[in-house]
Amino acid sequence: MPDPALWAALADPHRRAVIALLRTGPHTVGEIAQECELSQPSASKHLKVLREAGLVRVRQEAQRRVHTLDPAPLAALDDWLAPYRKLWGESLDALGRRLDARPDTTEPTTPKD
Amino acid sequence: MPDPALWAALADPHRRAVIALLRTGPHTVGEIAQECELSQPSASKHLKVLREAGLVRVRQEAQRRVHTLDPAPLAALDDWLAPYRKLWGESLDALGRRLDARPDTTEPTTPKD
DNA sequence: CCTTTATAGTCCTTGATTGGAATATAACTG
DNA sequence: CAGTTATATTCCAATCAAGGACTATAAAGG
Repeated sequence: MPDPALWAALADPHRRAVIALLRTGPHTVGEIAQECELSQPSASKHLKVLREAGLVRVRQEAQRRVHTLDPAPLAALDDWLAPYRKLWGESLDALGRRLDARPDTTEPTTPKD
Repeated sequence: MPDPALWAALADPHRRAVIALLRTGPHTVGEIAQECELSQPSASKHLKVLREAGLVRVRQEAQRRVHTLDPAPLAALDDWLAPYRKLWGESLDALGRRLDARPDTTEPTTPKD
């Protein structure tokens, strides 16, 4: 049951790049902009979205704003994934059976011969 | 490294509802529309997005199109999550230390007295 | 064939998102 | 206080996603 804002935040590839970068440790806005090849305003805006999704925390150090990743929302995503996980895990055979029942994606029901 | 289309597909709450429904088994477009409170055209369109993201397979039965969930892309999402998982898992203490170093989110560096 | 049922596609409008450019703010420095 | 550095915000144009209404297609049935 992740916050809808989390999904929206992760929908953008730039933002995913940002949190991937933050996985390596805290970074300032400037560093993030440079590493992710974003303009400074763009970086600021994306970070705002990430902050509002709870993915990122900010701490002020002099004029800089150091951003750190907060993985809690990702844990929520992990929970969301849980019920699906069993579909490709243990009972992969059951799924296989379901999918194998499909004659073809685009053909009519009748066999092709 | 999930397909960008996967993130986009999951970003919509209606589509998440659809795949949650499909977790319970195959469904026709009409059923999906009704259960998820979508108009028929809307359901068709959302299903198209899910299909293009590889999350859903379709099989034709007479005039109906029976949709089944394909969890493979979700497994990719699971993989994507892997490097983050350690952040709230084992070394949760290390993260705690990082976050505790933060004086406050909005205050200046100098103590308030 | 004509009709019914089930679904897909098109057109249009609307609201949200994104990026760029320029500006504003805020904190340190001399 | 003036200047500099770091970041945020605002404004704007362009693109995009989503819903509604309508139409089109496709299969089945009489």
